[in-house]
Amino acid sequence: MSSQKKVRVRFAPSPTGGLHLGGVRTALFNYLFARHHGGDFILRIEDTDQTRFVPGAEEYINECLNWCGISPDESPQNPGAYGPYRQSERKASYRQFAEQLVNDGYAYYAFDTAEELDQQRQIQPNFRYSHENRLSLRNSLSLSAEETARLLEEGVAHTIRIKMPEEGTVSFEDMIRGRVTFETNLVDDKVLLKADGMPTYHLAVVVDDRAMQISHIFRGEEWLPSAPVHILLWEYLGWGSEMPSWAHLPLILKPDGNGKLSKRDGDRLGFPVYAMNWKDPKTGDLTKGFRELGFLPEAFVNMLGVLGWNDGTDQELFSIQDLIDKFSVDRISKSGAKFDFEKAKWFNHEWIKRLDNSILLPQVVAVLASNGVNQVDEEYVEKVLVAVKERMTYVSDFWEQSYFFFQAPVSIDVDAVKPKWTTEKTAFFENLMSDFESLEQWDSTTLEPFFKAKVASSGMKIGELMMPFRIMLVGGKFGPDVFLITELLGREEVTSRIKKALPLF
RNA sequence: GGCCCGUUCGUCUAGGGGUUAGGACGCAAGAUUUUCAUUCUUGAAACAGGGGUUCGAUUCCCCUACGGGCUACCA
Repeated sequence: MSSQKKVRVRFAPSPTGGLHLGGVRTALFNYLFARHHGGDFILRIEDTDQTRFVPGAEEYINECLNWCGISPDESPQNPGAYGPYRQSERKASYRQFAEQLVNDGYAYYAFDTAEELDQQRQIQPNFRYSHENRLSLRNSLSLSAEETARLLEEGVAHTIRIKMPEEGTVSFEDMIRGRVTFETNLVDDKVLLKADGMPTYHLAVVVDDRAMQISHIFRGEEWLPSAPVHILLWEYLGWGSEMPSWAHLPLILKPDGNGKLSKRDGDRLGFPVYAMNWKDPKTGDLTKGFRELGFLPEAFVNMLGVLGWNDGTDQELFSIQDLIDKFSVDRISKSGAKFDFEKAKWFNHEWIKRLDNSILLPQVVAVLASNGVNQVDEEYVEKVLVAVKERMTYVSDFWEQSYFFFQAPVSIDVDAVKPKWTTEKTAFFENLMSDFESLEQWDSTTLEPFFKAKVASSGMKIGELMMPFRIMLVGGKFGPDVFLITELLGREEVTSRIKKALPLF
């Protein structure tokens, strides 16, 4: 890599539906690297696989990235050259490069059908299309030039395959792993251009990354085994000197057992694996997302950013800007990380506590609206938010933690109070209601001593009356400080709730 | 099977030739909160194994084991 070269990275999802943790993290690391170096971050869409393509998935991906605050650049200064690339829109160019490779002797036409090859694999479980057997298969290497020309002219379906060298090694410097070396004779002759004229990933990424002037590639470790094919392609196409730097990110693994985290694990283990809800338009299946569960994008990005990366200190909480400022490739770990949902929740809890109320408020108002509480006084909601925010793990917890601030409790935990109830207590609360009327100040610092003094003069114990009071106000043994609740609810509402609850005991 | 990558508390990780191997999540105990949660304090908890190299290895090298990835006309 020359230091003069502008940093430009890309995220290349395939629009097959959903965007899982690994995908978002790949996007994030690309983004962080680009921003850290003042470079570009652009999108490339792998949409030529018709069998897996799902309508709406591209919009979904964009929305996810936008929610995370890592939207790709539009590159308005030169959209033709650097804008979002779509494989489907660049079909012609791939064929041209594939044919160039054939002409230069780096690739060849192969006429074997998929069925024939499947059959071969049945017979030989370890079948690979490679230098060992390519002369005995039907391709432009084994066939005469005339025969090949005839088949091509007749329009016989064919693929173009890379001709891997029989000897030698391909090695490259991975930014995370250091030097990685492969024996070329052990890599098979990958298909570059499919019979339907569409490129495979191998050809398409290389051609597009060159066209997009990509300087650094961050992708999942699952791509490591095909790196030699890509590197050879850069060289065979004559672009060796422009080749980007590579980084293969460690995988995100299942929390239990082994293997890559997959969509199914979410259903099985009870947590989301997608950034946002994804509804498959074909099957109608809904896969849950972190956003809808009540995760803050700040927490989500923070959690992903430190899964496989750290800044070398004990810091765990990073804003996206912190992440950008401190990001460095050599602090990315080499080994896969099991995803820990408990820790993810902790990140969200911390971010709810530290995020400014002005950011939380609209989200919390939305939570209220989805529970049928509209027309709220934002100032009041903010006070409630301050009272309950440290008790929330998800934004959506706001309702569960605070519904009694917005509506009288639907059920009252009578059993917790009734067995020990006395007429003395009834008298106390009736008395309390009338005393409330004459109270000049209505805030928790006044209410608490006032209440306690009244209890003292009644001769009863504070604990005997505090819990019933709480239960009358919120319906059960939970919630923030009872005098804070009393203050926020206001004199009228408190009196009304006592009045309503008293006959139940 | 072959190839490639990896291996520090249960999990995410820091560290790095001589350390009481540090932090965080989770877990346990205690304190605070006359509720529940929060918060605070404390605690239990790790260098996969075997060979080298070395005065000394968890750290460097090799082997083994284990884990993961890939091995499609998917990405």
